[in-house]
Amino acid sequence: MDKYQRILDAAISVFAEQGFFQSTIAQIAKEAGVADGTIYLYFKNKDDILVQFYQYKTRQIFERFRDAVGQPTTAEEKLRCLIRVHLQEFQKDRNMAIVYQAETHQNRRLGNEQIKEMSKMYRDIISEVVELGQDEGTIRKDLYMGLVKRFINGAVDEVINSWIHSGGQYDLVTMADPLVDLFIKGIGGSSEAELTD
Amino acid sequence: MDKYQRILDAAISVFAEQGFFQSTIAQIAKEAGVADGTIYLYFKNKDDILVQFYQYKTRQIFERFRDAVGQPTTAEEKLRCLIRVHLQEFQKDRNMAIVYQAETHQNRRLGNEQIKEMSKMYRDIISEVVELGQDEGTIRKDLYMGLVKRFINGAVDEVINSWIHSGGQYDLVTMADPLVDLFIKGIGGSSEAELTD
Amino acid sequence: MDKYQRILDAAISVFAEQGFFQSTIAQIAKEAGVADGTIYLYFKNKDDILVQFYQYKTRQIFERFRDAVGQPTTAEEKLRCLIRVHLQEFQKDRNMAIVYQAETHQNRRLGNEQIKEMSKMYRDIISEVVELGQDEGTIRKDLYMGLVKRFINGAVDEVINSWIHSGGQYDLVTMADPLVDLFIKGIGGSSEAELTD
Amino acid sequence: MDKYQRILDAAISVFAEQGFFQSTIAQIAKEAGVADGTIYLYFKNKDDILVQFYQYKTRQIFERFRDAVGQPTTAEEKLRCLIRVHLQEFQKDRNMAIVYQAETHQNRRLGNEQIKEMSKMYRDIISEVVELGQDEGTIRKDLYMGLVKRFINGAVDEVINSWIHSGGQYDLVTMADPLVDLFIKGIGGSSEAELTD
DNA sequence: CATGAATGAGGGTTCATTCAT
DNA sequence: AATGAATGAACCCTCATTCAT
Repeated sequence: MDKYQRILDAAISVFAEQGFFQSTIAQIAKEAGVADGTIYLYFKNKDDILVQFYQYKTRQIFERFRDAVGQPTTAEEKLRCLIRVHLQEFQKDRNMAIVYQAETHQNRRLGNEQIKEMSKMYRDIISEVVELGQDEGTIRKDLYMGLVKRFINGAVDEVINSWIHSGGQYDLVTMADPLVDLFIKGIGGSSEAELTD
Repeated sequence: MDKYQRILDAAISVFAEQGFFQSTIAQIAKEAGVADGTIYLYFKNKDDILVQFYQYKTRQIFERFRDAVGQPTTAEEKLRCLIRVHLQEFQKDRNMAIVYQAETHQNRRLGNEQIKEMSKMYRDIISEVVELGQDEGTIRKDLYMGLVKRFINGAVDEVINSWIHSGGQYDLVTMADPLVDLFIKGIGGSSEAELTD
Repeated sequence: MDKYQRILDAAISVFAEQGFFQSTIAQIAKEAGVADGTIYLYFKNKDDILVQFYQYKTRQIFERFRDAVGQPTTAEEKLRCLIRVHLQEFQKDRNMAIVYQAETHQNRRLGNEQIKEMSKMYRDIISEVVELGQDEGTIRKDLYMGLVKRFINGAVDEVINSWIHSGGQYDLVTMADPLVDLFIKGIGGSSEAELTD
Repeated sequence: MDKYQRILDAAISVFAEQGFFQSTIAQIAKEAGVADGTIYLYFKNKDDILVQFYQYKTRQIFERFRDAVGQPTTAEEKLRCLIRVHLQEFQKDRNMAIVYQAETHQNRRLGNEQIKEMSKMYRDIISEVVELGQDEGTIRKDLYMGLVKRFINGAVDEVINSWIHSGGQYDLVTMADPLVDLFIKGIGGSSEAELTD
């Protein structure tokens, strides 16, 4: 593998293990099997590693999200597919998941703009899908879109978080269908219950 | 005000502004209007400030959550009340909200156990409410409880996060009712809704 | 006991346990059962405690040394008595012994003058005794007095040191007679001794 | 010179000047002509400098002591040689002498074990020599060996101490022969001496 | 390109000393 | 006289970054 990738992977691994601030360049260099100074041939500084992680590594994931919603035709299928791919990708690369979740919930940080943009991109996808559903008639129209986006984004994030904190011991992807079910139908009583209303 | 409180408030304020690791004892001391050394009369070390923040400051909030679900009788009202109080408290103390959100999503950190326990407590409340609703017949029985807890917890968290990142410019509490509505009914179109559109 | 003594004793005890620099005013205050600030009513500063220790506590011991050599008449008996009292006094107050031995062998220290003066006083006593012996004809005349003083002083010190490092587990005073024997006769074999063996 | 040596020498020089606890890393670094941080490339921490001083610098001296007693054949010559080399080595490196004397007489200190072991090694040499003398018939058999070792060790130490405190102004090695003379013959009047007087 | 020894600014922490009560 | 909370200077140590090889 090329040295840039080796360093980036090593860094994410170390960040995942210890958190960004508690990780040292020396640790990353050792993990990557290069000298400390070598890292500065590929990255401007320590912060830049995180920035580039966002720029290159997660950008590719969001392309897969785009693909995911591109294939199905109905809104529900698009949403289901998005979430399945989301969980798949994060399950596939646990270190990335850890670093992404941790850094995304930091507030004042470098690469802040990167992260905001990335989250926005994700929520834009959700918006599109939801709007499609509203056009289809499969999704309610009396929704505050800003809230719906957070609602879905947050729930998925927390499911991933739990999986991370559990040590990644169960299959994350199996959560996709039940989760979409909750998004669509909520936890409220079934149609019989509604009929009695 | 009590010096302990002054320091704790100052620390949370500084942590909220810059993040735990980028905050210095000197900054906290200055913000609190005390000497650097004074902090060590009240806290064992820098980490201990965060630990005590969790132990004393947020514990009180969770007691309010308990109160919140104790008053209403129906599950839906309990849930609504819980979320309203949750948003209220976090809106009331924005610094606390920022630090809480940031640290809760860190993985490897001191006070890890504190935080896990706190999150668990919150999700236990949700479990109880949901189970009550299932007994009432107002909440579906075909739910995977572990998932429902994350679903609600995550969505609320993300709503708070968004509010924080927006700079706290809108009224967070108004989100409570629409959010509960989403939890209960989901985003799926009900037949009437579709007809009326 | 008066507070001055309590503090001085506590300080010597703490110094003996941890060494001067690793001892804190707080520890001494706690040991003495007084507040930190109280110490400064009796002592100018931390260093002053050591200085006063030399001035008051050990000065009294050296008066006993004077007494010891004053009573016997022959040089050998004076020497024997001096050393016996020396070992007795140091055995009686082990903390004093530890602090005295440690600080005496420091070079650059406050109270330097105090210590030098004290050691000189001790060696002056030895000089007097040895000179008396030379007059008596019981001690050789072909001696370099400066060396003899160190010879005796050093040997006694090291015997005390060993006792300290052993944890003070044996009776130090029993060393007095064999030690004086070595001073007087040396380790060399006398012809009689060889014949009798 | 090797940077490790430069730092070690600088440290011993500063320790000799000010004592271990009053010396700062900054002073040592300045004396060695390196940056503060550089010291930590060669030593684990401040304490470690002292430990390594004992491990490397003084160990070599004790090898010379071994050589010194190895060459002569009679006990007296061995003892004379040991003490001459001892004084020589300490005279040659005054800073080493100061630090060694000071730290050896501390009680509660790091590297305690190192120091105890070193002192024991020295006294073991003395034991061997004395026992040889007893076999030869040149040294009395009615000796308590534990005391003899302290007697010799302490006297030599104090001679060195005096020389240090005098500012190293006279030739220390000339003390060797008179000192051995005292060890062997003691200060007591010999029968011939008494007769001639 | 790669190295890793060297740097030195910066931060957490300690603790002798003071002083208002 | 006695207290002990408060102070802040000082120090050890870390570690991101540089640069000569």
